[in-house]
Amino acid sequence: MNKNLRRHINQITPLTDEEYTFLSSYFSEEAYKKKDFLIRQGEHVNYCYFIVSGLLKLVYNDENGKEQIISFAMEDWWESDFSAYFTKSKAKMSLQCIEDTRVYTLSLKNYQKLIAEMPKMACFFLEKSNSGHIAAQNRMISLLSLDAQGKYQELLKQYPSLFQRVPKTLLASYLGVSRETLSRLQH
Amino acid sequence: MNKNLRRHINQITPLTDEEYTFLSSYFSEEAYKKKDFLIRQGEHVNYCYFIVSGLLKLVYNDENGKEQIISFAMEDWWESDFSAYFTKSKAKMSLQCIEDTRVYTLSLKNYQKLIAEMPKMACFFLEKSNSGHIAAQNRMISLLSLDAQGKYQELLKQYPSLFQRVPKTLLASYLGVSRETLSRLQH
DNA sequence: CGCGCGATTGAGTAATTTCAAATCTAGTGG
DNA sequence: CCACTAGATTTGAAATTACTCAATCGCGCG
Repeated sequence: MNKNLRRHINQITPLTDEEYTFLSSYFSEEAYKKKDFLIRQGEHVNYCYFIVSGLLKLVYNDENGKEQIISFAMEDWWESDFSAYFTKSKAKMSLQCIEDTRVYTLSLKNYQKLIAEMPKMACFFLEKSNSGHIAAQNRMISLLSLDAQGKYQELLKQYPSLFQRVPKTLLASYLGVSRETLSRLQH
Repeated sequence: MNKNLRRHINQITPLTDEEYTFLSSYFSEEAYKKKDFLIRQGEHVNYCYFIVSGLLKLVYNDENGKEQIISFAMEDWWESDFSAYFTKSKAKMSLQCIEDTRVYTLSLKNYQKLIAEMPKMACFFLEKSNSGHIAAQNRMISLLSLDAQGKYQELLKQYPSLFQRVPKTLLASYLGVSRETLSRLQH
């Protein structure tokens, strides 16, 4: 198992070698190709994922057949349809690779064992969840208070790397504007 | 100290009397009047709040002087400008009473002691944070994929009680729609 | 009674979407 | 290496949605 996950957890709570070995046994590693689905809307969600490398999109397909990008997920991020994951219900969203991607998977059972057996990890996940919540709230603020132009600038400032990695169509979907509008903003 | 908080925590992790007494000592109770501020944009955020009774709005004032409602907070909810709270920085949002409100306050120091000393409470907050994150994501989906009409219906379905308790102007701000537009939807 | 806040209505305007067509680009197989 | 194709981007014009501004209405409360 590579070192990304350990480095990532260490940023919040240092782990001993033994602890890390123990923790590792709860995860397994998987590799996916571009366009592969990790989660399909309507199916059950067995894992949450720690992303070692690559890039994914978390999308919601609305009743008009339009794809809304809820979130991009990249290196060192945790992603899943958490609602479906925690409640063992069917996914409302899909999680799909934009690039070839390597992840560590964590089943709900293992997640629960982990936080029960290692209080440190409960704190770790708590901190991650808090930042996720805060990030979602910030995104809401920009969706509510900015026009297309402003949202574009904000995204450019926050994730400049995305502009190299993904087609503009996807950025438009993330911002909640049509690709034509996005295109017209860029002069 | 009244029983709301204990009942609320018990829904997730049962507490013994001793545990609850211990925990209680970390909180203090406060009462506010309609229009009082618990948090003011630009000032430091010393507490997060458990709401015993009443109703509040968490708002962001954008650069055009418009007030965006990020969230309503009611009985049994936890609320704060969590970003400023956790990072000890200045509030980006205000938290203000819509009705007279009673809360329990929790300082950051006490929060940290609590999760360090009572692993149960780390799990409790983890679960709360997860649901907060999920709720924020659901709101994003509706902001992105629905038009004014759809957002209105959604809100009506999810929080019918709000329609009795708050002026339509505030609902409009929550939905990201002008009050005139909201008014025109209701026939 | 009259004030003030909230809700409504109308008319004109601005922003964004939709539909359609043209252009550009990167990757594939021959 | 070239031609071809699918996907991505750009552009134009019309249609739609929601916004702004302004005026009016309604109601509860002092």
